[in-house]
Amino acid sequence: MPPEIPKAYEPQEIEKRWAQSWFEEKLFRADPKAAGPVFSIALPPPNVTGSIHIGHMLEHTQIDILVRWRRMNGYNTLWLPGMDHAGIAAQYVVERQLALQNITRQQLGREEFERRVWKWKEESGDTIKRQMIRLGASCDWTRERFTLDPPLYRAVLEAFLRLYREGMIYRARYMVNWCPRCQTAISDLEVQHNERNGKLWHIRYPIVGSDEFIVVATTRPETMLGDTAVAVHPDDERYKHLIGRKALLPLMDREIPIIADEFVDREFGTGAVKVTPAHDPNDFEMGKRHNLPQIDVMTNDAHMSDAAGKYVGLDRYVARKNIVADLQTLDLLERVAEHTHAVGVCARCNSEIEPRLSVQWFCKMKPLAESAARVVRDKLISVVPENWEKVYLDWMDRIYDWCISRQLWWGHRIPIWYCADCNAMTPARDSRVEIVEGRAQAASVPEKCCVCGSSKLTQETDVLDTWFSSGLWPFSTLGWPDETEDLRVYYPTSLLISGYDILFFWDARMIMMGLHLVDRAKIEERIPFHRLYLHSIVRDPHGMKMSKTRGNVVDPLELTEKHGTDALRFALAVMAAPGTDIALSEDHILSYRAFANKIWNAARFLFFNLEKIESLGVTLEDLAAPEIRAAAPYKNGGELELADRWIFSRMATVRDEISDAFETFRFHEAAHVIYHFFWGDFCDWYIEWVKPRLGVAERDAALATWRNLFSVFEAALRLLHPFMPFLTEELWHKLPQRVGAKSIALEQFPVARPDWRDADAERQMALLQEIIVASRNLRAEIKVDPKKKIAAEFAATEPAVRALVEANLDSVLHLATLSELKISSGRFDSSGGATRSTAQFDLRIAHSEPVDTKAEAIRLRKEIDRLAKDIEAKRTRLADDTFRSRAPEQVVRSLESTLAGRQAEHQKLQERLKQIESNSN
RNA sequence: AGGCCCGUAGCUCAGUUGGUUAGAGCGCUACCUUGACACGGUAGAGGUCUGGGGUUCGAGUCCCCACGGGCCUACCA
Repeated sequence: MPPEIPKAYEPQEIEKRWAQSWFEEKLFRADPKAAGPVFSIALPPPNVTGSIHIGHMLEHTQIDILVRWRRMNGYNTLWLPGMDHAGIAAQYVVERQLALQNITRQQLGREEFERRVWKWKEESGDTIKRQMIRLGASCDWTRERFTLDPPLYRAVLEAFLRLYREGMIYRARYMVNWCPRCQTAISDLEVQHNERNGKLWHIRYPIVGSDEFIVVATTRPETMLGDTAVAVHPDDERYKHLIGRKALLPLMDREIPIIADEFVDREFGTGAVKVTPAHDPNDFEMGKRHNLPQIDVMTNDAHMSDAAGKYVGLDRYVARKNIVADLQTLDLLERVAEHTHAVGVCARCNSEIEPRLSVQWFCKMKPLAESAARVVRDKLISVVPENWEKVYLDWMDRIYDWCISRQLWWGHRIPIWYCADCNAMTPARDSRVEIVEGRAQAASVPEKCCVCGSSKLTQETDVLDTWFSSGLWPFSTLGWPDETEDLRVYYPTSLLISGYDILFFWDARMIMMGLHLVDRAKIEERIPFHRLYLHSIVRDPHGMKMSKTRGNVVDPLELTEKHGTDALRFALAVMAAPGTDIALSEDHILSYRAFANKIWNAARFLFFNLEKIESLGVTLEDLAAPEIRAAAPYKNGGELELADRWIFSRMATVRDEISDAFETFRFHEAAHVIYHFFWGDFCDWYIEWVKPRLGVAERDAALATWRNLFSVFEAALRLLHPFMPFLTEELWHKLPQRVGAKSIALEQFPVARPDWRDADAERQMALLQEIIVASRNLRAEIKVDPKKKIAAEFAATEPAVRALVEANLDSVLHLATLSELKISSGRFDSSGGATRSTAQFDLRIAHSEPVDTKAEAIRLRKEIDRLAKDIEAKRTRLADDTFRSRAPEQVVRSLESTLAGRQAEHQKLQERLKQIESNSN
């Protein structure tokens, strides 16, 4: 069997095969009736705007690691996948495609446009699903959800109408962020602020009935057409005499009042500010305070409106240019200053946002935010990394109402109807709307106006902000508003893993919505998740944010094809230290591809050698004894070998370290631990250590050796499985299997075995390793042919040390490539060969060739120097009474014993140095 | 403007309550094609933790300041 296993691990075929099999077998289907504690997690639904990117990959890797780990620990595990319709984002993608054919959505009409987006959704959704399957995400695809599907629409209706009836949702004319390209309102969170170099125009407004001017400073001269006042600070001596008088608005020849308002900053600009209530949030507020008219001088697409006088029809930037030029001509432009300021742009399409008055739907946030803040403050939801908790709470404290309506075509249409006869909205706030399952949309269409009874009803054309439906995700996907079995069992979910960039958009809103809408008595049963882990952002190798425009995006599928999913997953895990962003380069992945290859080859070695023992009459089935699964050390008759005690002890430690790390999202730590255990402890030491034993003819001894070797290997595969699901699945199936065993993913994660911890074995092994390394080191130094077995001498004053070496002589000889090791008591006097000394032993290799004494002397001096400094520092510390009295005794003790060791070593090295110096003279 | 994070080996980064000689991967040097693995093995070089001050018996780890880099939130026209 072994020869056909390729020498290098080739993941491509293997991964595809298992990915397909897991999916088809519905291996990760959750059963609410299954035993065990519940671990449930909802996939942050990817937007149907294309395909999986590396950020998704990181997120899914982290989720998958924890999900697989919990599943293997016997949890009733659900990872529910799905996708988000991503209102504005998806609509924008399709609009861009249409633009390539010079078609606008208006030309297509709403119905046809929606059809196109659905088509796009199918494609994109399929791609994403295929990719996730290929990348090994162990989610339950039988429960896949999409935010626009009927059951979820039902949840949206229920949520909207409930909030509406409660007065939490209202309609109002208000200042919103308007994207002139998308032609919709967007929420404050969807506005990005970019620093830009702009100008500050100083414009003279003539005072009516005087030849005086008042000079205002503005970054947006085109909005002056809508000015309805000029404001100054009430205590500003420069302008006090003008308060209450009128200014003549240039270009429009409109008289506007000069008002006093504390909002005005005397230090900024000229201390006089033009007030445009329809085009600036501050001016809007000021306008309300002073009862100013609101003149909207722009259209939906940011051209000048009828109210803009002779500038009507001009694009806003053209209008700006013309207005500045006209002011110049009229000698009303006092000066132009350079000015950097933050310009709001649409997060989707990058167009400059126009603050604008319009009638929109809003959701009251204060009451929701209060309880959402409380559950975090009370630790009902724990936030990791912790510093995000503060960010979250700050935001909750300063929250204001959420504009939930969008003038888009792709999304959940707001379930409100307007009456053509009486203008009333149906349903009425106090009405009860019955929603019939399966016919949610149809059933909720009212037949007549709730006020006048007219049947001339038109539905609101606006749709809901996409985050409105996302906010219901953890419970809408489980069947809410019905108290389904899934909802009962899997809600609240155990954990949310999301990027910190959507903490406010999504995480916070799920908390608010869950608390408010899920009907359960106890608050801790209404929260959407118990823990919130915010993962880092993947950046390019230079730490830059990946973006399509920068051209530095990496395609996870491409990387996967090249190096294997497991390698990429492991690389992501290793770099996923909480709270730090990840700079991903291909080199990283290569390191872990090498690791996968290492595992593969360790397996090859084991399988390859099976032949040898088969000739002993030991069969695969013998190795399949329960010990393998329980991973218990196997004794051949009496005592366990030191190396066996050691590797099992290490494994017990490693298992616990990995578990602890997973509990606290320290993926990098868990990955490091298993990496070094497998490569360092298992491959470099354990396998090499037992190699000579493998040829032993005696059946029981051979069996013991092989069983232990396989036990450790098999357990290591299970430890590795959450990180590298494909490779471990493949190798695990090559091992002897219990009948009916389907997948390593359904096997048990190694259990805690404190009884395997063996401090003696670890200490002894460490000492033997030190001896072996010292020997190799000497050999390298005197340039002995690496393959040549040579004789060495060993001296130690401690009888126990000598006994230890004696007892493990064969292994030491083998690993140090020695023909013999003469053991004696006492210590060497640093002559007669190359010597290495430590506090506990001396090792000497006789050799006639003169060693490079100069290099050796340099090395020794350096080492002696370092030791001397260290000893000095420790002596001083120990001589300090305050230290002795204040530091814990344990610290003092260990310092003392370390000092003794250092001193012994120091002395030995000095003797060696003297020796060398006298020899060379 | 406020807040957050980062600055540790040539590079990319770890370093959980402060406590022995600060770690890893890549890269580098020397030797090794040894039947698991050159995506390998063995041995080695290389940081005093951005700078300054403080708290402490003891600080990469806590506090303050400075410098450098990044991010988020913000209604100063």
